[in-house]
Amino acid sequence: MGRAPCCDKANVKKGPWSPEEDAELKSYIEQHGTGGNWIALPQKMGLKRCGKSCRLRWLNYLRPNIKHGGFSEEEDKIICSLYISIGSRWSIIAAQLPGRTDNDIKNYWNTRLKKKLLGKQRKEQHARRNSSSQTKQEMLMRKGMMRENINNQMVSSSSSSSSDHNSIINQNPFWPHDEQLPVLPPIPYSNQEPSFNDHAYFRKLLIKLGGKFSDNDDQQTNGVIPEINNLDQYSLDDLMMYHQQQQISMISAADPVDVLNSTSTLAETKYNMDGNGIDVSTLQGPSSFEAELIEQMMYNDPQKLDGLEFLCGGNSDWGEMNSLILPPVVNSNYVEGLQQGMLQECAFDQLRYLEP
DNA sequence: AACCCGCACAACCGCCCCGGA
DNA sequence: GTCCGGGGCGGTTGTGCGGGT
Repeated sequence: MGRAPCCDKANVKKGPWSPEEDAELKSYIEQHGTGGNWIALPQKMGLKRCGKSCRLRWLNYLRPNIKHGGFSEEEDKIICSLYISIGSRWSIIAAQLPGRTDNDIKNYWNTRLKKKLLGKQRKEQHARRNSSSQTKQEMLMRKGMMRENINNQMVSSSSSSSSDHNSIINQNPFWPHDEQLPVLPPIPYSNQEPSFNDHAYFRKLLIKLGGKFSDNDDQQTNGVIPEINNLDQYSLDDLMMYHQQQQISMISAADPVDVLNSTSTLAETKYNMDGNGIDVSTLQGPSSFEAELIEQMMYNDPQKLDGLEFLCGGNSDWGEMNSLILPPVVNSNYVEGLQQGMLQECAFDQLRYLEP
């Protein structure tokens, strides 16, 4: 049984908004506000539009201070960084770009930015293939950095002890056995337990952080990202806070290479963090963009994927892979950390190309 | 000039979350 | 505690436009 429609579809107009409709809606909202009920709004003002459509039109076009087009390099970087870190949470990304809407950013990403990044990545691949400058030593160094990044990104759930991690590694046939246990980064302060699927929470958090990516805005820490070393002491709120601080530091860094080297972001804190072990049903595979990055990495620099075969090893069904490779005690963060570690490295490589 | 194709973006759809009854 | 409806979100589709053939 389907859900009841929010409006009478037969009696509402669809398609592009006319200037008259725009003017009518804008004028009504400016005079009366939305009344807290978008569904009722078009009826009140006698507009033959779905309430949701009115909401979208207002939010994306009619409300004041909306910017369209003309994304700056800085905005590109912010979008890329946040996409890498939190994925396609367009509303959260939009919250960091004043005057931009989630729809705008989403379109911009899908139509231009994604292609821009992949195009440049391909060029670089081509250049690398034609160049013999990359020595085996360099490759090994990169591999080492990669593993270090991954180690830094590991996080334990409150219920998983270090022996759990050993058990995870032992149970996972793909986990590189010569690796040490993940270093669990400690987090500075504590607060209540948020839901990581809670966009409103995340948005509040971002606003709390000043809504800008700037060193000066980080009042809570006076611009200093604290070191962490005892994860269990900290709540998810703390993890999120830490993550955001990392983001601030990352985005405001002058040199994207420094960004890459300085960030062991807690990407694993992005969502699905329930602290009670893995929830396979909520695990997301890589987006097609991420999948393409993985594919390119396999082609271009397979050593990067050493130990991470499960991310791409011949099995195209992500859900199926998860069920095969994940022991039940593994927190989803653990896996996402792995995914993020690799994707971040690859994507930060690409971020460099955005430098003028 | 006509047609085709790709791109950009506006708008819609369907799902999920959350708050109130 | 459950149900319901509205709000919000991300993914997808539709459409117009411009450039190329």
